[in-house]
Amino acid sequence: MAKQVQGTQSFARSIGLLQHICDRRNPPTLAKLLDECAFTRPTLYRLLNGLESEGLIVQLKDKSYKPGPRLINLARSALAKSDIRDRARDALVRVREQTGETVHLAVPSGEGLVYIDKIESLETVRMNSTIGTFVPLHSSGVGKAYLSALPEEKLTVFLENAPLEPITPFTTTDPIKLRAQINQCRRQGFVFDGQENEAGIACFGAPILDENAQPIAAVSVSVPLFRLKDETSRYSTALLDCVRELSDGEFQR
Amino acid sequence: MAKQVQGTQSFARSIGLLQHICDRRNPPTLAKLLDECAFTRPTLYRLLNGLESEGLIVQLKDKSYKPGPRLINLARSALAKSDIRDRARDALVRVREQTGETVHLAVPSGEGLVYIDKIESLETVRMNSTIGTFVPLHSSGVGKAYLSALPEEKLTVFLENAPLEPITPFTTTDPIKLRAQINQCRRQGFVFDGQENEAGIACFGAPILDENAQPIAAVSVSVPLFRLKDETSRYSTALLDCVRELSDGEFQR
DNA sequence: AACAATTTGTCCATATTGTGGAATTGATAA
DNA sequence: TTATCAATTCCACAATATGGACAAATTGTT
Repeated sequence: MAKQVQGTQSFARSIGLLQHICDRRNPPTLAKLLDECAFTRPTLYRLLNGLESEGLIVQLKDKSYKPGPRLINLARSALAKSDIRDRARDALVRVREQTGETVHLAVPSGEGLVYIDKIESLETVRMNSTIGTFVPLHSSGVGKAYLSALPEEKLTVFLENAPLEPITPFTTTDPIKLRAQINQCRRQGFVFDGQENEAGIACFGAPILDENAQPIAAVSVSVPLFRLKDETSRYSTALLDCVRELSDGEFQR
Repeated sequence: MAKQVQGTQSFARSIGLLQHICDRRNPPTLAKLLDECAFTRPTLYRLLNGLESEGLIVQLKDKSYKPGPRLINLARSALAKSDIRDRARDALVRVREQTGETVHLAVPSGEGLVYIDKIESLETVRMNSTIGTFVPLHSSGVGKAYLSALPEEKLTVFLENAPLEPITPFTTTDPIKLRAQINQCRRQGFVFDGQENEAGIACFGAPILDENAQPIAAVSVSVPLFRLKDETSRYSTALLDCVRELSDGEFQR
């Protein structure tokens, strides 16, 4: 992980435990966590209490724990303070109008990206369906787009070290092939993702750059395979217009 | 705050700092936080680093800190695992259809409630506008509804200790008056909130009870004053139908 | 460009906090 | 009621966080 300045180990453990509880499909009990987490009983007990008394987890009647509502409150602040989200909104809506398909905005978080906005076809009602979803760098449209805008050095480090786990049967797990896709993205400005992150879904992704040409976010258009048009320029043009507008400085390409 | 089992003080401090950063209007720098937070420089520095290396905050180019995208990822888990949210959804939509007004669902968090779902008029486009918002118990429709379903003993403790800060000029800050409103809510099953939490907005709130008649959530209908109908039964009936359906066990009233 | 001022980042001895084995309490089932 | 299993508490000890003082970096000024 990141630097770690000494003096934050116990905090990191608590957050790790929180993440574990969030990642589990079902709320775990202390006993289950004891198996899964390499903590001793009293330590785990105290960590859970710390998380609970902060409202980050809540204990159910069966003594199991699930993520608490305070997380939703904190996340609201994070969304509200995301300037790229505000800035991008109109442009994203335009992409949706031009393509008719779902548009995502993602920013880097940890080893991957997190969707912070989604514009989808008007029929869909359920909110938040994917905002907050974590996506790997190597398997998603936004991820590969982000990678393609990274300085050569960082990209090399990534390609040499990342596990490139298969997310679907179509995920690119070969660093050489991934590199080729990224190079292509660098030439044409956008990347194609054919069911690599989700079966049945193709994706077009492009990065948003800051004034130093560093990637700060990425946009994608997701298309169900059966609806995918032959002329992909329909998608890529809208996408490129969007990221050009949102990127600072001259866009040399 | 809650119990605190010893062994979690440093964690609580980190989360307190995170909350402070989330609550600030603008991203603070280390220097500003040093003024505001009663931490020494090295401590603050380490706490910030701990938060940052976990992705809970991110450092901007001007060295200031704002909430990070990982919070959004964690909150997604929390929303996804909220069974009351799933269970309530259809009923909430029905209330919106019957009243034409915005409907909120809130669950307890810390000293108040947090909105975990919102159904609003179809015209409104912007998502997430209020999901995640914290509301005090004494000034909101959902808050007073929740209070009204609390066991007498807990309610007394609350009324004796809570500061009852004015949120708007209309907020009820007198415990006696608040008690009267709550008693009325106990009789009729819902509570009225006239601009007490937000100027220009009236609210009808009602609690959702579990099988032991304990409140687990609350629903409200928010109506802009200028649109408020004279016959309030229009709102209360829809609301009462909704919470009856969502509450377990017999609803003695 | 050099200097000053302000802010961020680091070190290390020390005090505080968290740790975990073991005992206790509480809950559930027989 | 008793047995059984899990949750909770205790306390001496070890590991971690603390903060005064210092160093480095960044920014603004002449």
